[in-house]
Amino acid sequence: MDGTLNTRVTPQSAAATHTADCAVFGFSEGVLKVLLVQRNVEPFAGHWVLPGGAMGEDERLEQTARRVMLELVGVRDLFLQQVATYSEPDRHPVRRVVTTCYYALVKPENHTPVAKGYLSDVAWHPLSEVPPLGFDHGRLLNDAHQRLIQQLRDRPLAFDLLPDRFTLTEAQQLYEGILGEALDRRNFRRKILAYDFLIETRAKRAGVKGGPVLYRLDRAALDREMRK
Amino acid sequence: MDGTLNTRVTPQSAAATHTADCAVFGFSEGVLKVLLVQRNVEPFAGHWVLPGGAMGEDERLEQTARRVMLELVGVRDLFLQQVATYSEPDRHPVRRVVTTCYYALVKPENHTPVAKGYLSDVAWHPLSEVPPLGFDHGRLLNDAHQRLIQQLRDRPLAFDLLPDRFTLTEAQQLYEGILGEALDRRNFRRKILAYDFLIETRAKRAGVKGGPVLYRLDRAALDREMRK
DNA sequence: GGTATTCTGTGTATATTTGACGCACAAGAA
DNA sequence: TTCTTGTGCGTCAAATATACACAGAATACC
Repeated sequence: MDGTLNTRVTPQSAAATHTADCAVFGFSEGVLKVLLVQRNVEPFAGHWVLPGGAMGEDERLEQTARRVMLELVGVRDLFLQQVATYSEPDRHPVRRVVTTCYYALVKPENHTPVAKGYLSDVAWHPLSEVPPLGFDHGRLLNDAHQRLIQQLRDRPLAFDLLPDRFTLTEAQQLYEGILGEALDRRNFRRKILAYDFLIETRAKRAGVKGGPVLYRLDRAALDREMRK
Repeated sequence: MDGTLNTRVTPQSAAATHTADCAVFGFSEGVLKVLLVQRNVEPFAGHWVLPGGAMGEDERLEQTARRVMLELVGVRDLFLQQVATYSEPDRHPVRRVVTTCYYALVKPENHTPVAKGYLSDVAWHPLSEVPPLGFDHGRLLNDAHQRLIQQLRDRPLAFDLLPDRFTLTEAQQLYEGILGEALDRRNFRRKILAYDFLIETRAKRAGVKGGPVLYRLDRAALDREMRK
């Protein structure tokens, strides 16, 4: 309980550093991807990990996550959800670091990640081809993915990953990429259109004459749906 | 990201104290209750709050939660689930304290909470009559309750709250208490018995001759069910 | 002691949701 | 032209959730 650090209940209140790590999901070329960064400092130099950074003096962890995403990889405006907090004393090989994991959804085409600071590289990795990660980030990523799946089953929150105009097939590929299972095309179409936040667009893709119908999002209607 | 506290990405890495707070739920007299403690030190002296304490040097937060529950209120063996982490810089009026909230399920009849340390009182409060809480614990409690509801809808995890022998009516009251809505007796009965982890007991309540059928839990079967 | 009331215990019919699946049409490739 | 790919629509069956009525047992009441 807060404010009682001076009682015998508390052995030695550990002043651990607190960081925020992000599993940033994006969708392009029909595949679900995660944004990973490669460290160029020890520990785990050369390893890929989730982007993250330490909480500042007057920051909430969520702000930390947003700041780091912006400063480190140039990504702004993300949909952020807290996943969990990890506090194993030995999860960091050098000092005590507690981390809170978030997952984020972004449109990859809106951002060009750039490696700065202690990073030697930043890249999108298909979720199916993620290399072994440093620290316990493999676990974080897995938990974040699971949470995303769970929340996606409840609410249609994945549309932040799609471009402004998209086909239903693309939306379905996205869902399949996240859930990791094949969906029936007709059922998916019925279910998604049952919501009323998709607006049919008269425009077609590129210069092509025919082709599938493009939809765009009625953001207000989606938000209404999400609040339910 | 961990281990990089010395780069410009990190403004001033704040060494906030980290605590674990618990929303401990119990069920007795047909009512869902929360275990609250009353503080006798500032800040919020005289206020009711969730029991909690600061993370120790070599502790995971979950261990902290267990230790505090044992030391402070004499409750052991709880079913613990992490809810979320709260890091608003001003959520504690005196110093920076980040807290991770857990919810716990216990059988009240197995424990007699005792106020120790900086506490002047410990008591079970019906969830419907919770006083205004100190800090932001009202929010924590609410979030914990919501998480419990959400998880209960997925898995039958509430049986940790029931005594060894119980009637289906009691189980239903428990569910209704948690979910906050009335359930149809026949449908509830059917759904619960569809699982195979309830064992009908020949014994009846107390010295009474007749009365409703008592059930006990097949823990192994329940665990099997929970893993699904 | 008798009657009223409350609680337990059971089955069935209906509406809703979900999942599987067949077929027609249009465009681009072979 | 034919074949392949992808769109768009409707049906059917299964599973699930919801609504609902009544008899026997125990208890409370008179």
